[in-house]
Amino acid sequence: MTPKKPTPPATIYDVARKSKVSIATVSRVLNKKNSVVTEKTRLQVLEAIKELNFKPNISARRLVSNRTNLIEIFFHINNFPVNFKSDWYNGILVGATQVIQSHNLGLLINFLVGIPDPQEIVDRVFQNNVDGVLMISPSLEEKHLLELSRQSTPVVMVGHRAQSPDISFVDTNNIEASEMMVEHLINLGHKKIACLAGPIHNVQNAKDRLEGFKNAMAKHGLSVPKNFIVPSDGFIKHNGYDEMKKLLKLSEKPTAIYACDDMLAMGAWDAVTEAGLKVGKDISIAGYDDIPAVSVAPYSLTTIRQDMEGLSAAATRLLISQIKSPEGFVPSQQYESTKLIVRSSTGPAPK
Amino acid sequence: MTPKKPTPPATIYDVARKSKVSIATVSRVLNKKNSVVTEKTRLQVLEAIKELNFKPNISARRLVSNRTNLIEIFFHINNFPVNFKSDWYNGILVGATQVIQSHNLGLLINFLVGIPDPQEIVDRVFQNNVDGVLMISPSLEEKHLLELSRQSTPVVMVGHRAQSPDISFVDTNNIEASEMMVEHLINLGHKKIACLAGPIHNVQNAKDRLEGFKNAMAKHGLSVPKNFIVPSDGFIKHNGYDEMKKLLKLSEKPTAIYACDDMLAMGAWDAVTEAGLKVGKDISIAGYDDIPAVSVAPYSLTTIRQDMEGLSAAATRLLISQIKSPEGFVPSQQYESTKLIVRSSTGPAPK
DNA sequence: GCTGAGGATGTAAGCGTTTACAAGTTTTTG
DNA sequence: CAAAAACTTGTAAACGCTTACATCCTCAGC
Repeated sequence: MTPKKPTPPATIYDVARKSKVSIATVSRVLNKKNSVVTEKTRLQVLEAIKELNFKPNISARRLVSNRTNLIEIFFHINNFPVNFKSDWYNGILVGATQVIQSHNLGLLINFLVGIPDPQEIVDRVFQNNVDGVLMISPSLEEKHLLELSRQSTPVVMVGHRAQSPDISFVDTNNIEASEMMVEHLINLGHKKIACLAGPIHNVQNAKDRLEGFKNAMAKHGLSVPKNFIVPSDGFIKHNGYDEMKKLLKLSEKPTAIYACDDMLAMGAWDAVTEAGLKVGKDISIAGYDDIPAVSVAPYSLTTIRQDMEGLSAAATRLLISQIKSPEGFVPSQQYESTKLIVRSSTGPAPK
Repeated sequence: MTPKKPTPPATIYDVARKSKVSIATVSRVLNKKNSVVTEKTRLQVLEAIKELNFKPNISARRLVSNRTNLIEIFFHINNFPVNFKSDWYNGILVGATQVIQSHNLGLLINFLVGIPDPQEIVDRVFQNNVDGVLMISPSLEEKHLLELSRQSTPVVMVGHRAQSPDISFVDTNNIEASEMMVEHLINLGHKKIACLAGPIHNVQNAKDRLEGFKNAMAKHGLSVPKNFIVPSDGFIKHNGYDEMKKLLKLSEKPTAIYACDDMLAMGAWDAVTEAGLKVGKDISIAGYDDIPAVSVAPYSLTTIRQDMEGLSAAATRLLISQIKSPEGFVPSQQYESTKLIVRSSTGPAPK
């Protein structure tokens, strides 16, 4: 079928020959915006380019310019596909793509699944000579991030923050958002609030959300019994379910649950319902993320919404500015705002 | 902060100098698997590479090898974000990524949103000199697809089929799957079956599903009144809702609905419920796609499941084999299997 | 009409690799 | 032990482009 035409693609030499100019001139009409070339010659060259269907070889350009015009995005997922949140990742991807395309760059996508050797990650990052890296990783350790940012390739973390001031990131302020949410519960009269905290041992977001919880409780002079802070291995629905069951067995039960992730909240919801209690009335539940599932039946969850697309776009713009900044870039850490979405899962504390 | 070290990256020359061999030898230890180099020299070179932290410049490699080892995936979305089905696209992305990573290739991702000028699409496709292209487009016209496949870059369509035998694709067999679904309805005793057909004017999948519907009806000698075939502009929930409302107003109502897409089915479901009828009892509804939303409350939809990850992986493998095939490749068209998922939305035809 | 300035064009080097071919070294063989 | 065979290594060209520098024109100014 369709025998491939073995004609090798036209090069700049072919164009030069055909339009009777030198390759330098061809290159100039290709690259220089404000014409340094006679209009007549320019047209000749353009004509030849069209006739020969010439497309510049991008690898050659990249070699000589020492820029690939490529950005690579890394999705690091510990537990695939359990931790793969389509909507969250898609938001990031779409936000990044839009900015990247408007700058005429290319986007390479890379999934790091499981818990790969950190050195392997570092190697993978530099394997493609990309101009910059967007890193989405809930649990890459600080030192490896530092290792990345030490190289001359800018790296921006998206949706996760780092402690070190040398690491650029764009994230929401998980601490503040959590405080806001917990204050919402407190304002409803709740005093006995438990926190489904998720993987606080290795995920910064989880740590921060718990911190926000503690801050708000302390600020309002509320004490938190030890067993009201419930970590779990992941942000997984059955974690929320299991832990909620345990909470319901306590003699002194909480009247409200702050779940640091919507999946945990949904699990908790199921456990509460199963126990014959009504969410939002007998027990209030709040979540975090506003994934699509929590706004449709049977759920109607009060939660925190982050604009992932916007956040990702901001991160990408930051990355691009760092790439363009000629004499080394300065790490930059940005927080995007969040929104408290109130639905029927939170209500006044029962008397 | 972190002043960038301006040391330029080490080249193969630096390594050669340091290990006191020629660049050719360095290149050999880099590339040849079955050692053509003395073990002693090899170790020397490896040592120098490590000390200098040398990483081969991939642009140079690409230039000389005339291969980028890059594959580009195009998501063509007419109506963004309405037509952007996260799960469907993610399935494709994940399937492709897995195969690509296992082959040590890179994946560029590109969104074509709106209805871009077809010529622009063609240009975009060839702009990055990638080795192959995965194309996801519901509505790119045949002639432009042909234009793409005419170039020496292999293109494989994913999840959509083409008529021309010159265009490679991997898809499910929409016609057969539809037949299977409609026969399921017929076996339940339904005779008056309407089809929410979606955008049959410009989307091949929609055309095919309608064809499957017609085939099955004809095969069982059932006639289809003209107004039982209901096209719409898109596979959008409110299309299903609106059209279902109209169907419910007919004097001769259908007892079953075959919606060619889950979104249409969900919309129809809402309309039916709103009219005080019970889905699966008073009216049966079947969908297509098995998106996550149709398996949780309030929906429980009989539908067709396609394994998008598997399909995409198959497409990627096909693409890679075409890339590797030395003397031109042969277009190949593959159909992956589907599954009929029966839930409570379909039941026996009412008497 | 000549000089010189400034703009248009050409020449050639260089970007960092791979690889054909040549040259040199070691091993095998009779 | 010499010649042939088999390895190992080095030299240099090539991939297709950008760009510094050199050269050549054109035309203004006198």
